[in-house]
Amino acid sequence: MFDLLKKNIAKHTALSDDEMEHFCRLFHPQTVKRKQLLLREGDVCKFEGFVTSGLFRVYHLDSNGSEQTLYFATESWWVTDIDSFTTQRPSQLFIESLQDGQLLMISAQDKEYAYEHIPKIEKLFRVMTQKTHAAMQRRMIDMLSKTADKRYQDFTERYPELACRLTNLQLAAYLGISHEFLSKIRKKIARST
Amino acid sequence: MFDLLKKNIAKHTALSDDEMEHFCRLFHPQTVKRKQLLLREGDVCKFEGFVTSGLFRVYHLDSNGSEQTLYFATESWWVTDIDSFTTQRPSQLFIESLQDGQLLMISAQDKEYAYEHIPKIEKLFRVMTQKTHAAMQRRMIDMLSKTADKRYQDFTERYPELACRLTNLQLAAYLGISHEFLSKIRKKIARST
DNA sequence: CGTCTATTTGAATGTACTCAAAAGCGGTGG
DNA sequence: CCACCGCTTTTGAGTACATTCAAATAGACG
Repeated sequence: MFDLLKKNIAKHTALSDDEMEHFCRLFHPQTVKRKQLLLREGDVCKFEGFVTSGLFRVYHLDSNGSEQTLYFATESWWVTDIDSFTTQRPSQLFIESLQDGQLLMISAQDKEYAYEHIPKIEKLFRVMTQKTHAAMQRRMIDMLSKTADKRYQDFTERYPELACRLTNLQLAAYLGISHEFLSKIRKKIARST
Repeated sequence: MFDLLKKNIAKHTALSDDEMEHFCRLFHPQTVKRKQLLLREGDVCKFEGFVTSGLFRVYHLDSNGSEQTLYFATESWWVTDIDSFTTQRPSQLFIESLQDGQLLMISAQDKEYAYEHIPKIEKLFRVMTQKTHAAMQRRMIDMLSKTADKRYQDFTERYPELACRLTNLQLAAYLGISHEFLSKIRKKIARST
């Protein structure tokens, strides 16, 4: 469980064994059930989580009652509302567990402690946030230029193992389309193969 | 000119006078003309720029020849292709100057030097990237849920001074719509007021 | 003045949404 | 074992949002 975390950290920045141990001791395991909300709109986000099993979605609920999914997080992904977590102001987002699962959680205080006492942790999260942001820029370009059809095909090709764990409703909220229309896209693609 | 930079840095992280001087000495002024390209697709992005005057746009050009604008950068904004700059791999983006202007530029090497020799600089860019990323998440939610109409109105309300410096073509590439449709939106809004 | 670029307009078309209804598909309890 | 429940998916009709293409109009600048 911590092995997965250590492997993930090592992918972004080299830490000494001491630094790694020191940092990892700040995380606490938490098991969650399907449909459990880790965060709801209006709450201050108190945690950053590293997913060791399960599947989560981070989404916004607008005034019409429809949902926009910012991202999914599965094994070895990080999950938090970065805005609320860093500012400690009320969140605009929900975080829901879609399956029974497990996370390693760190609190805002402990992360602040890590920033101050383990210098490389600044670098770690600087690098991770840069990568996440670059990925978001690519997704924005896709949103600006591609039809739902193409975005769906790209998603299923890039994340096949994730796509098959999602319902139409969940995937539609990520693609920014209605689930009915997603159903029609699937039908069209199935016909043409 | 450097005052603007120092003020901007101070907004994100407290640096000592020494650290501030040390860091700012790594920047070099560069003047640019209207329509000048700072970066083109395929190039490796060698700089990160702090805009002291002028206006820039960072955009992608797709295979149909249409443009998607990731963001505009005006006075006190930072401009780079964060992906290409950090990985030193070829860029997918263009950066164009829309007016005569001036930037303070730092090279990848000098920034790396700063990360290694001025610890607070890690924190500075960690914090800045987090804020930029949070803003991008909000824009993504808008893209996923709002019509072009609403996105246009939100943009002009939030960035009135920027909106009036852009052509329809430039703004449309940011909103993800055709410039003809943007023209129709403007007309509709003008009629209804 | 002519040239170049930006904007507007209209018609036809394509993309995606809403609403309503039907069909499919696990579970769970009787 | 089957009937029923809740949830997901599919389907169709009608509508709204947005694009493409072509042409006309308007501004800016040397």
